[in-house]
Amino acid sequence: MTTDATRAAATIEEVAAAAGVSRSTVSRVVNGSTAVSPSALEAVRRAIEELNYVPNRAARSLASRQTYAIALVVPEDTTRFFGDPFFASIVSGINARLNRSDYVLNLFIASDDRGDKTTSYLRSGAVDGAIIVSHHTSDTFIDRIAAAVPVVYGGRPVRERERDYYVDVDNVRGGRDATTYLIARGHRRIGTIAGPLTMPAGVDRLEGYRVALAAAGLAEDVVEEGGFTADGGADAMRRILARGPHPDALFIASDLMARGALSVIAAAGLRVPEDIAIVGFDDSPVATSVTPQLTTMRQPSFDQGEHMASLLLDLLAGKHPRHVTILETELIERASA
Amino acid sequence: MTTDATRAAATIEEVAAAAGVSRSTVSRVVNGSTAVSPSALEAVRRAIEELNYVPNRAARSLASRQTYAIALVVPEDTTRFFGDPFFASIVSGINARLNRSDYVLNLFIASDDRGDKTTSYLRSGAVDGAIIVSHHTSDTFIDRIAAAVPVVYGGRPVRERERDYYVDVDNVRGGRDATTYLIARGHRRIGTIAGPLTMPAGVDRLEGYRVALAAAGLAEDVVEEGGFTADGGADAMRRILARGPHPDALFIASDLMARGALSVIAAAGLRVPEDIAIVGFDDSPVATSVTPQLTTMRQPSFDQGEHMASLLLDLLAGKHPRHVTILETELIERASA
DNA sequence: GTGAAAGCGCTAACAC
DNA sequence: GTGTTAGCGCTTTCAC
Repeated sequence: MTTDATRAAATIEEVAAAAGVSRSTVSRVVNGSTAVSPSALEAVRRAIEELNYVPNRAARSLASRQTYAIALVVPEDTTRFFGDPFFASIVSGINARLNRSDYVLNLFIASDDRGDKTTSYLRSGAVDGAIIVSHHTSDTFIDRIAAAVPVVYGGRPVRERERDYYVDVDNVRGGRDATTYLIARGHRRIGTIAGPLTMPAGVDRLEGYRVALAAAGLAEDVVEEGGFTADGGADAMRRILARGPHPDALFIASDLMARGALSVIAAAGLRVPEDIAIVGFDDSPVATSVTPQLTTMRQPSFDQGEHMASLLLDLLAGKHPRHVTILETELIERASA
Repeated sequence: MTTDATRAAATIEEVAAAAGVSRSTVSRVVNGSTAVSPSALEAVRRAIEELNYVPNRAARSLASRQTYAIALVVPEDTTRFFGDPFFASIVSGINARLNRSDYVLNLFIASDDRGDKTTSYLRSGAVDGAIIVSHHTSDTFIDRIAAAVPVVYGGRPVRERERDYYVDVDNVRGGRDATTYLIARGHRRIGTIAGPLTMPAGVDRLEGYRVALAAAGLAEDVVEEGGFTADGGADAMRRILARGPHPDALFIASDLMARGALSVIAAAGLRVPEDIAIVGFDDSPVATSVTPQLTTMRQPSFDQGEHMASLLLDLLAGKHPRHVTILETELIERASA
């Protein structure tokens, strides 16, 4: 704490006095109203500069019922949030859009506090709206947030309702295309390491895998859940190898899980793609940092973040945007399959 | 946006009416005052429950001049913030402490918006205090934040002043111990990949390296800057290999940079530790996820986060904590040196 | 173009 | 133990 910190901040009243105008005029200047004479404008600007004036946010939002802040709520623990490049892209995308607006982003890693403090914070009018990504079937506090402020979901909501707004990628199709690629390469015993089945993304990619196999008349091979983490992917891979003859190809529903699986495969003395071919999902930086580099389904996470922010901003501006936006995935061929 | 969202939130006035008491009594209940009769308490609780009442944050903080929010400001770009496990630990530590308090954490990745919007947000009374980590010599907006709210720094501030509060690890000693270890293992041509010299942590670890060499009467070998990122570490390593006979040991000032360097060394057909021994810094999850696993200086980042939060909370509570806390590092022996 | 006045929802004396 | 009152610092009609 600096000694400066104790010096009380200037108020609009003081600025008005210094500029020789009324509160209203200062407010007009601060809020960019055109109905101010050049001389008053100049006087106010100088006073603001001199007094180092910044409008008090609490007072402003109490009066205007706007905060110009939006929340990003991530119901994950800190480790997973930071460990997965997916979130980095999402945040970058959101910020990219917000930088072209007056809104600031507040980040909440919700499961760190069991959701309670975060929930009441959001319900107390601290933000104008919220973006919620990565939510699980068990995250019931989400509904309480959605009852209080406009919400945009990243990914299909767990219990989708008609009035929900969300931006998703076509996960079923992505899972299907990845698996179909493996089939086209001649593989017949194709397993999968799925994401958590408590999350729509996990469920949908698994469904895509099944759709592709069914379409080709192939039987489903091993299915293991990997929790969207590198460690989870490694564990899943160990279980797969432990159960006997391994599949000759694997669709792994995230690059991070693929990285975990890759290390287990290497440790077992098997080669990729010769012994086991692998297609990942994300095309995050992880995909090119492993050996062999991953053939993977690219999902446009940065775009998804930007879209979500745009959608929420439109909502807050009173517009009526489309409820659902689905972005496409794309297969990126590298060395793992 | 759900239809529910348009239903106006209940006010303290409505709760008071429903409970048949005055505003003050409701306020007392909400703020946990003991001076309330059991019957009134019960009535108010029921009314709050029924009306789904959450106090309006703006109104509350306007009246009380407290927000019960603190900011974590990280002047890094999103990629680096998410890519380095160091930040994950810091955030976990801060949250661990905050969960035992009434405060919520607001995260600001400051360089995404050139610092302006963030700065005025923080200066507008939106938070009661701020924790600032990873700041660079070029981050001048920091001073404007520190002039408005109590600030605790993670790491020695760039321009340290007596009144500053901060929690740091003993980086000079850490760099010295790491290098001394290499010397003790018989290495004589010891280089370093340093962190950014615009950051105290980068400067201090480099100084530690120099102190150790001087104490042993050894000449300084190659010094390259790696920017605390994996890519930066890889680039630095390439420059080192390109300049001729390579050193036989390297102190690398972060595990992430070590990971980058390791991949370049492997690609060059050299072995670790036989051809080049390496000591990293952090003991982050990266240290055990690479091959060979890193011998590294452990720094207690989670503790650092917790300490910073405690310090700030004490400050906000009007206590007078010590200005500076220095945490110790510890050498963790693994396979890379 | 400008100012006066009311009020946003709450806390915090202060009286009873 | 409880209610009344006066703000907190701003925006926003509404006159002029």
